[in-house]
Amino acid sequence: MRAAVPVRHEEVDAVEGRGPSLADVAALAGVSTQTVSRVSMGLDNVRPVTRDKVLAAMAQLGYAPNTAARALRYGSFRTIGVIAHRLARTGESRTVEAVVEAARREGYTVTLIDVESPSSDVVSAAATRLSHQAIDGLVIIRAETATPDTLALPPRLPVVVSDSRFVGHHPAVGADQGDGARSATQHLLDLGHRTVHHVAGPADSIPAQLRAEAWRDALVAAGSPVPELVEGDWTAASGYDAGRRLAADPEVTAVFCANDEMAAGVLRALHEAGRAVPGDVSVVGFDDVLLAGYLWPPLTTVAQDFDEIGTRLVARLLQQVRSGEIEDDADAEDLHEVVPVSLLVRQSTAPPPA
Amino acid sequence: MRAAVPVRHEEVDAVEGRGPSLADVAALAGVSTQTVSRVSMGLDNVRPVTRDKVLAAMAQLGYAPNTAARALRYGSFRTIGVIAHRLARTGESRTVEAVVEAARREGYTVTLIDVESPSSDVVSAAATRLSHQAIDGLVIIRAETATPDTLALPPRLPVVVSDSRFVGHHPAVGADQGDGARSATQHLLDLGHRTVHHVAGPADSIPAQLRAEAWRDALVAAGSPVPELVEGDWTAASGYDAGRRLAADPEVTAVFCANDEMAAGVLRALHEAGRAVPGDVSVVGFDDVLLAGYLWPPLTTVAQDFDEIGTRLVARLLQQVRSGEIEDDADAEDLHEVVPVSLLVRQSTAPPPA
DNA sequence: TGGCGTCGTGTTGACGTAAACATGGTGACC
DNA sequence: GGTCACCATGTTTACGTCAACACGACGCCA
Repeated sequence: MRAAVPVRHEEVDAVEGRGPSLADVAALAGVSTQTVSRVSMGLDNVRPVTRDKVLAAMAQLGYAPNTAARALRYGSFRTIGVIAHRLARTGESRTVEAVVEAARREGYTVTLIDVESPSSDVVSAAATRLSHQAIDGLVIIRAETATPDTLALPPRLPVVVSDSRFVGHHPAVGADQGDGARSATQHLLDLGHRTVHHVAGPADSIPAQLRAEAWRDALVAAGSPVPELVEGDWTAASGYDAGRRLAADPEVTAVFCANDEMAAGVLRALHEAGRAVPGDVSVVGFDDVLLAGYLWPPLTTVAQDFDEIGTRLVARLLQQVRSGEIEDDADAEDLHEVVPVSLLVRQSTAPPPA
Repeated sequence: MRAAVPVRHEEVDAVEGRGPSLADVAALAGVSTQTVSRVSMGLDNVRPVTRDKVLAAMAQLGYAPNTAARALRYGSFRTIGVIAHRLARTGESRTVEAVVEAARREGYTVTLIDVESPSSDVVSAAATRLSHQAIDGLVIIRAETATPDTLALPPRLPVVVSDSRFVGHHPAVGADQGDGARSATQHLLDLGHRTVHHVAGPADSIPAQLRAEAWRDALVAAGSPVPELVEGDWTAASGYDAGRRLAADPEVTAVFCANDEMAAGVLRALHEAGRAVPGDVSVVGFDDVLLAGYLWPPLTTVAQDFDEIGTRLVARLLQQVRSGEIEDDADAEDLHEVVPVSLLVRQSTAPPPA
């Protein structure tokens, strides 16, 4: 077995740095570039004989159309940008997957940026970077931090957002956070718990705020005492810390966690403290991540319809892209689509101990 | 609050369908396009007065450089394509995240395609679609199915692969599957288990094959009997099914699962069957997904260094992109980089019951 | 004072594609 | 038998950017 021999471009046919162009194919086939272009686009006003010559030349040279040139010509890349927050670390990767799939169905590709911090300036920088790449529109998934400054976006760039504080400034599609948190809390109250504790997401996160508010409202509406909430940072580790504190308090019989990762942490802490779930303490999560049904016990949680959210986000965005109209700013309230959630009752919830 | 008023392009300054170009800025600033270009690129051979005029004009028009034109000029998009398999559903999303981040550090953006099936033709189609988009290189993550036909790829496109059957055909970077499976199995044997059962991934998956082989080898080397393996499909549900069968067999005291999702399913099945973990049965996973440490009991597993893999994949790819040399084909064996894995011993493993 | 670098800026052309228009040959119809 | 329509194909041009070169003005030194 001989050593690996790199293939240099120059050795491949008569082409330098880039691949063969229409002109190369045309020269080889003995026709004009325009004819090659017609074949390449699949138009039918080319004689079969000519077409075959061209196709043969294309095959011989390994021709592939140059997207940059096409995009320059057409003014569009059929590509949308997605800004996501910690792709692998949250339930949001489901949304990303759904957006990618929905875009594919529409003939669009997705360019992805994963921001490690959801602050405005980081997101703005990412958006700028993306707009310097080739995108026709932008999807922002969960840009958090409730600081009041606006997002600096390239002008004329269609944008939709999900679960972000930019809801109200741009068209948005999101799960019904409030309804989810409310029904989770109500479910626990209905089981007979005197009150429900809450492990919340970070204070600067909009979804975390919405979930916490709805939890509080549900308790108040039921006339239940409102315990102090415990703040986490969405990670299982922070849920574990919160769980250890809650486990130490024998009064605690029901915990609603703002996401499933933190719920997993709470479960572990309760197990370690010897408190039975759901015998002594009931736990509810949010998101229905993949493993939620395989935690121990299987976790009761609020399921978001990520596919639907992704599909609608893309539909909303492409509607702007195609019409050339940009919906934005102050009056975008009725542009906020809310996708229903559903409570999945599994085995981590039960009536409180007698 | 008035109704939302869409902003049409035509109403914005003197621009039609697309955004303003160098020429528009140049006209407004009273200079040549070349001068605007120089300012746009941040070159310093422009008088401050002129530069300010240009910057003002840019701001007024909301100028953003046209990437298509730049890419056409330079022959590069500074974008790499990534083909991944079921983004949100496997540990591989960590690799994707790492690739995205590594690419960002190098000034590249990532265009993502998520294939729902890892078969050759689907991956080929995705690659073609991507190459029609604008990419300088391609990363294929876990393209499975061991059918012997080769991947039809656009010529002259640099490619690297991870955990796929195309290892050997293209430069590759992957975790040391064999070593991981071997040490997981050995760990259980060292604890005193007579043998170790295996819940494998699908038979057409290369990583699944590698893990199963190493498991078998370790048993044989230790003189332990080799039980029949149970085949899953990477999902927690399939792990649960496998776990129910294993739980019914009192001989089973140690299970090595080919990934953490299936291990979670096995854990649940064991809990339901009333078999204590790790008291009666020890369980080991593979991947160290985010929740692995918060399953009950916290899962002993093989941690892959996804960040390192992502970084090296990108480095390998860009090396080809930049040199213009494409490494491929038969002799790529020594182009296979193996990243070490580490066994994370948590609390799901213990000596067998007395 | 003349030649020569240097600096700031303008002009030309090329990247690859495809729309718009031009051309030339064929057949049909009156 | 002449006009006209139509078809396949070729030619020109523009998309936006930037490298390469051109050019004029200024200053320096001989």
